[in-house]
Amino acid sequence: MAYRQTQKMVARKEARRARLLESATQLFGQLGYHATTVPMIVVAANTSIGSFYSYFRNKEDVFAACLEVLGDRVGSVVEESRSKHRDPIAQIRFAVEDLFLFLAGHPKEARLLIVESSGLGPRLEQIRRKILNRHAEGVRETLDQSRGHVPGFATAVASHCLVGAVLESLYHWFDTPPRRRGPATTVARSVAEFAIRGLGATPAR
Amino acid sequence: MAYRQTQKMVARKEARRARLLESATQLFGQLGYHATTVPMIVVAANTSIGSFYSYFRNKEDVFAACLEVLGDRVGSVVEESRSKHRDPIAQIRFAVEDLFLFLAGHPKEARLLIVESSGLGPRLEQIRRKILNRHAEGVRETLDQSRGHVPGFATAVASHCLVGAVLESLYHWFDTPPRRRGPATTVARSVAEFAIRGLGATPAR
Amino acid sequence: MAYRQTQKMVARKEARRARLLESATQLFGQLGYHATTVPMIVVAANTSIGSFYSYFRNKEDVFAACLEVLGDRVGSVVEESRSKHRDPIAQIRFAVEDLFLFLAGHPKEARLLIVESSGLGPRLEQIRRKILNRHAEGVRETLDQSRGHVPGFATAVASHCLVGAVLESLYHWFDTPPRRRGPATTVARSVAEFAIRGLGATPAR
Amino acid sequence: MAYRQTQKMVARKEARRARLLESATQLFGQLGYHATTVPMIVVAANTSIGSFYSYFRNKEDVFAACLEVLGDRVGSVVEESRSKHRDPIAQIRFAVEDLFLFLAGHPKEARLLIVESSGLGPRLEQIRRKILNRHAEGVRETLDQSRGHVPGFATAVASHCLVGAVLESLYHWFDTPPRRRGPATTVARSVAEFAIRGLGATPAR
DNA sequence: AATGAATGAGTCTTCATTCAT
DNA sequence: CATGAATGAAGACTCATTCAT
Repeated sequence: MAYRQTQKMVARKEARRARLLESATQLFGQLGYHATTVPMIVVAANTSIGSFYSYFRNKEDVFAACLEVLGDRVGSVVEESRSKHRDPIAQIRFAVEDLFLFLAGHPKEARLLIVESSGLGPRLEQIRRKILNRHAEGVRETLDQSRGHVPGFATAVASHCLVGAVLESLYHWFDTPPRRRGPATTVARSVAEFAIRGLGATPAR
Repeated sequence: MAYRQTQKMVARKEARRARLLESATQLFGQLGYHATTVPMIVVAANTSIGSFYSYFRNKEDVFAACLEVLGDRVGSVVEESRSKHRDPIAQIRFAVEDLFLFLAGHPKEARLLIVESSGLGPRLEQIRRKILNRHAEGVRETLDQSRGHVPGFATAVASHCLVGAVLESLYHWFDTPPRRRGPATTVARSVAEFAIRGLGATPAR
Repeated sequence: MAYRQTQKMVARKEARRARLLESATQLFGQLGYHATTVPMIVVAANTSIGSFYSYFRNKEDVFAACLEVLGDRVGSVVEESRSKHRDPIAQIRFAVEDLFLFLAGHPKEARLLIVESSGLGPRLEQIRRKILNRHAEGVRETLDQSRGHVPGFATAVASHCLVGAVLESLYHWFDTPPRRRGPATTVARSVAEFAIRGLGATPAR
Repeated sequence: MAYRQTQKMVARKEARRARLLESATQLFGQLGYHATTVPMIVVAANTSIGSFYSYFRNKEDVFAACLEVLGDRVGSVVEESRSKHRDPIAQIRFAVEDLFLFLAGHPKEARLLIVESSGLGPRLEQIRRKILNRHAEGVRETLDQSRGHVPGFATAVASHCLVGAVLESLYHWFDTPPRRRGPATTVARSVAEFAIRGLGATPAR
């Protein structure tokens, strides 16, 4: 009996935490870190301030958690994208395209990662860097595996260039009114081509 | 008599404004927008709060002014860099390198532009975008002039990719301890090569 | 359990709000709107700034609330005074006397209404007007009901004259050192007589 | 020569002071004491802050001066009005009417006296009281001279009632949209009748 | 004598966080 | 365990007044 109750309770707790995270992500992505208040988050998550502080140490903490969840989701997207191809170059190309498309399809999350997580102090900055570096790292490893396919220059730098290219083109894409911007798929492909070409591989498809 | 006095006063006013701008840039670049307070700025500029508010409407306003000054400086750097070369591709290459090097040599300003000006509300975001877009635009125009040199694909997207590549590699470079990172000149060259190659031109040098 | 707690909490909230209102009335009545600071109010009410702003939107808001509470109290006084008499003229006479006496006995509140609520911007002015107009309106209605008792001239104007007579004589009474002024009851009667006579009725008693 | 210059200068000084006073009256009457700033006044008077402080000790000081000027103007109006009649009752009646009409015709000045000069601290309050008391005093003296004409009750109180009646009916008249209020002359007469009747004299005309 | 740039004390207000219920 | 009332530190901003030019 007690066991089942505990189980239920644990489940509820996790559900509540998830709800808080979801609400927080939406609000942070929409209004930004500073304009989002803890009361807003708990109202959106249908909980109480007290609960909030039993799940997270403080506001920065939720933001960090949101960022980490987002990092994982983005990581999975890229991971899956890679697993579908054998050719390292193809892996990178499609990873770039799919990353772009995923974020283009999730504007709030994209904003969270690209815009709102900047300038919020060392801890959050570090998390953001970790997410970004992980992708750069992935690219670099893939590149290094396929020595011969690509010319052997500074792959580390190039991998960061690639990440930057994705982020900035995304930002600009969001910043352009839908009427005046190309469809996400087309832009994603252009970005991927730029990236692949930048890495020194032929963008043949 | 009165004329000379007025002249002196005008000069002082400008000097004070410049001092405020300089102090603000340093502090914003070091501590970030929110951690920097108006009192801090005026103390650093050796002035008073009252003066501050006679030169700028509010805190956001100084930040905007800092950003604009920085935008102009960065613009000049790139401009000058371009003017030294005739070949469009060389123009872009050296503009990228010099932009990287300039920002690498001015960490606070770089941080102001890359990190701290994100997520501060629409007005400041717009100024940031304007600065970045101006560079992308410059690249795009140069590319379009040299049709034939580079393959005719989405130059607009590519130009933003290029800007993103510079910013992100810079960010990562700053984020890496000096011991473990390459010298700025080397990295700048790698970035430029990535960019040039990404645009589809041969990075011959 | 939870129910009793909630009840207690609600009671406390109301008590606190009432305390804030009381303190604010005293301070505003004594020092005036501008000289009274929010910290002063919360200290006097033994609360915190945070609480203050959870009960009232801002300083203007408390003042408005104070004025409204006062308006109600004053309204009750007049109401009760009226209900004791059948003759319309007697109603007015005693309403005037009791209003005078009530305010004479509550100097801070009187000052709040008569002096300190002037020139504080449209919103507060409106509340003040509403309170005053309500009394004028009451007088006018009573007069109109008793056509025949009083000559039928501009009752609307006369009713405002009556209110003005009360306020200004009160103000002057407060302004005169106790030694040199008549007792409140005597003055109140004189004012009532002036008012009744001004309305055109015989001040027979 | 030197003498003529000095004369000119004195004239200029006075003109400037008068201009400051006029601008201040307009602004105080329109925006109120607190919303009017010293810079506003000097701009309206086409002078400089420095000049302002050579004519007045501080902001409160100009307000006091404005009030005194206004007090004199109002005093003259009433004085002149009285001088035209021999009958004490007629004197009072026409003084009331003309006071009402003068203020009705000068809304800013009226507002300065009736609304904006309240709650600004003891000094200004005293000046306001002085102006008002002067009128009450005038009425009382006239009444006392004409013993026999009016019943001998508390003339001191009655005179303040009279002043209050004028002020409050004026305030209400200003507060009523032009469409819905009677013409100033009609209202002024009603007020005068109320006052005369209140004093116990027959309002025969 | 006139100017207006410079000053900074003083107030309101927000919101993350705590803790009694 | 959950709740949300209470807290108060911290910061932006205004404007009367001074005084060097």
